Amino acid sequence: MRAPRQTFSYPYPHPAVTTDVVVFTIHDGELNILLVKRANPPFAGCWALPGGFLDIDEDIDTCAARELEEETGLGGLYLEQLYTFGKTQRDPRERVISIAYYALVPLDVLATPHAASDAADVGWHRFDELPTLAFDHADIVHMAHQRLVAKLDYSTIAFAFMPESFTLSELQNVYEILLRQPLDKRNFRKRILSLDLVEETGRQRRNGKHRPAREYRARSAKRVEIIK
Amino acid sequence: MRAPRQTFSYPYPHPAVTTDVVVFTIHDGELNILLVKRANPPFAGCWALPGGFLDIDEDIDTCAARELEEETGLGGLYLEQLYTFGKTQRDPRERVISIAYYALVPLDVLATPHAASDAADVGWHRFDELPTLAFDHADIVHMAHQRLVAKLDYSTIAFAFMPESFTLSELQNVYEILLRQPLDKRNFRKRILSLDLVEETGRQRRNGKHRPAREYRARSAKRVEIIK
DNA sequence: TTGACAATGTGTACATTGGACACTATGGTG
DNA sequence: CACCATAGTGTCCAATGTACACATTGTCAA
Repeated sequence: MRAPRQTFSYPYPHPAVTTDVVVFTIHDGELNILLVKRANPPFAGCWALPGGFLDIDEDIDTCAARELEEETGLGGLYLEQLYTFGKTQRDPRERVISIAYYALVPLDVLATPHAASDAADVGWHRFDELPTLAFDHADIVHMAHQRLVAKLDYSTIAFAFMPESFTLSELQNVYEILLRQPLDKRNFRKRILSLDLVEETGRQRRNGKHRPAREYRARSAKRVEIIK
Repeated sequence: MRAPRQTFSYPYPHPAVTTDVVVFTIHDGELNILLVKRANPPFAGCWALPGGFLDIDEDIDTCAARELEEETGLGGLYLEQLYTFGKTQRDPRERVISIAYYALVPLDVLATPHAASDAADVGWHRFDELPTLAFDHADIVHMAHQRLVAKLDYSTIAFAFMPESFTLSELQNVYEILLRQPLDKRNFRKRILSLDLVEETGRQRRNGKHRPAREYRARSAKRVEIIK
């Protein structure tokens, strides 16, 4: 909630600063992102990224985490600054600089979005079938996806999608969804195991009427590392 | 130059927004960056990155390019957004968000810095012996260097340091300086040539009392590409 | 003119990595 | 106990990366 009637004056014009967050998760084998339907102009009724204005005494990362938590009710997610967007005409009201972030929600977390006061609706959307987005948010989403896919190759970022414990098939499935291509099971397991990124929990996972799978956990959970 | 007496008012407090640029070049076999000595508080007399306030109707990239040109007199340099820094206490005067960029100046370009009006001095500093920097500029420099070195591996960014034409030894030298390690000449040449990134100009370069070197140019000059 | 100098330019052998590929193991279920 | 569905496993070949040494060429000075 922002302050009441009062004004803040500066000897030079200042832009407004917001953070916007691209929240990724995987539902039913598909990559999804969280969108908010705008209640007010500009772009009223249009879908947009969750985000909002930076409080004047709030760190940027904190602002993004706060927006994220307000929309999803979730904290402790992987959150990384992406890029800062600031074309002069990107917001028709005033000059707005948007510091974009992206976040990853683990598979098992039931993230039920909460519509904020200025939102008419909020929900998950399949990445492949996104509606038209407000402002330059399509550019932001595009860059976030590129960054995410690039990071699969040289970091442990995929673990940010995983629950505390998981099977190698589940992990492979996440890679396949993000890379949009099937991977060879043996090569995948060879690579993951040789990188020493996971350890067995010792338990098994019984999923259906078939052989149970070994359960693993990330060796450095909650820490995205650069590899190779 | 910013406007005179007049004030700009907003219903909510707005931070100030600046761009700061880490300008890299190579002189005498050493990596150097451009610093400005501050004439005014805060940090008066302290070295800082060149940069300045974003004009309200100016794109962010344009602002960074303008600051860069004001300090070096150079245009058309490679310039890339790095990260946005905005800790609440990073500037003691008011809340300042700094959108950091980095730029690369080719070897042959005689970049003679011009002290701006608010600078007491300006000049190149060896990256290995940087003075204490104002604000959080040491963090910015550190991140810029990391990004630069990382990009050597998977992009053609090194060519942004090269003149229009160059020898393979000169190119190898740039890699060695940035990576801080000697490279094998045959392997280096094999890799560069097999990637098909350069072509011979047909001319030769006579440098000293020894065999002349073939001159090459980048096949896609002025375009940093992602490779592999 | 020729010999010393200083940097250019070139190829091979080995180790490592990455990719293709098919069958057995195990628990659930009817 | 037979069938089903997914888990789990190893080898061969290709491509890539790395270590390594000597002949070539123009300059310069004796």
